[in-house]
Amino acid sequence: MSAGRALELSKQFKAIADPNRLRLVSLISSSPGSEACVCDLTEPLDLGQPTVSHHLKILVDAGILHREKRGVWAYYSVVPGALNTLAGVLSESCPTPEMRPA
Amino acid sequence: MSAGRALELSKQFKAIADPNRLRLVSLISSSPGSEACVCDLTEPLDLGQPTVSHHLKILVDAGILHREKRGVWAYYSVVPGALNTLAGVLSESCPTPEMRPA
DNA sequence: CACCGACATTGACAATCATCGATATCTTTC
DNA sequence: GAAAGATATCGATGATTGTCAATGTCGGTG
Repeated sequence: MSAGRALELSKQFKAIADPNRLRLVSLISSSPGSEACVCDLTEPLDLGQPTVSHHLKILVDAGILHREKRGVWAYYSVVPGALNTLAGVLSESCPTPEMRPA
Repeated sequence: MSAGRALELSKQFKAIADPNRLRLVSLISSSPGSEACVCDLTEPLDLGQPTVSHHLKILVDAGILHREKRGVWAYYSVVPGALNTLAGVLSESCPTPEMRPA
């Protein structure tokens, strides 16, 4: 793996390598319509609204979440394929991927 | 996802959310025998030996790498299943997992 | 237009982190 | 047992990060 590719991937991994951001992604993906607005996310995380907005921005900047403003609310959803790419990187380095013990 | 589970997972994600540690895991898994010692890893990463040892310790503490001392050398290998678990967590939050548009 | 609610941004602070130089530990060899 | 080499640990430092309080911005409402 090249240094450039590693840096690129590390930015996305850093984005999800936080307990509150992991919960944000989980909450959003399991929400009705697979989307949620900020006001739905502050209470279950027990964090202030600015902090949640900050975490969401990090996830959007990393290309993991999508932000859509509808009226007064901002709806966040998981970008299709973003997490699959990261999951694929991890699977590549797994032992016994397509190997069988005879 | 519970706060405890998120914290637990974030520790493993933090461990790999570093460009040099991503390259370490990649280098080790693609090495002959799927293992490598520190002296094989310092040069391709262009880092000092203490720094590489430090990163390896973080990966071992996170349960991602396994350390085995043989003689003077310390051989590191990827723990089977560790990365698959993380990959599974990411896949769970992916849109269109077992969903098909009619 | 004045107000209110949802959200974003800013500034600050404590905590964590990545890196390095110096040094310690342990194993093999002579 | 002294020397050499591989690796781990320690201490320090500059950079990044997570959180919050305060404030700014923008859309909807009366």
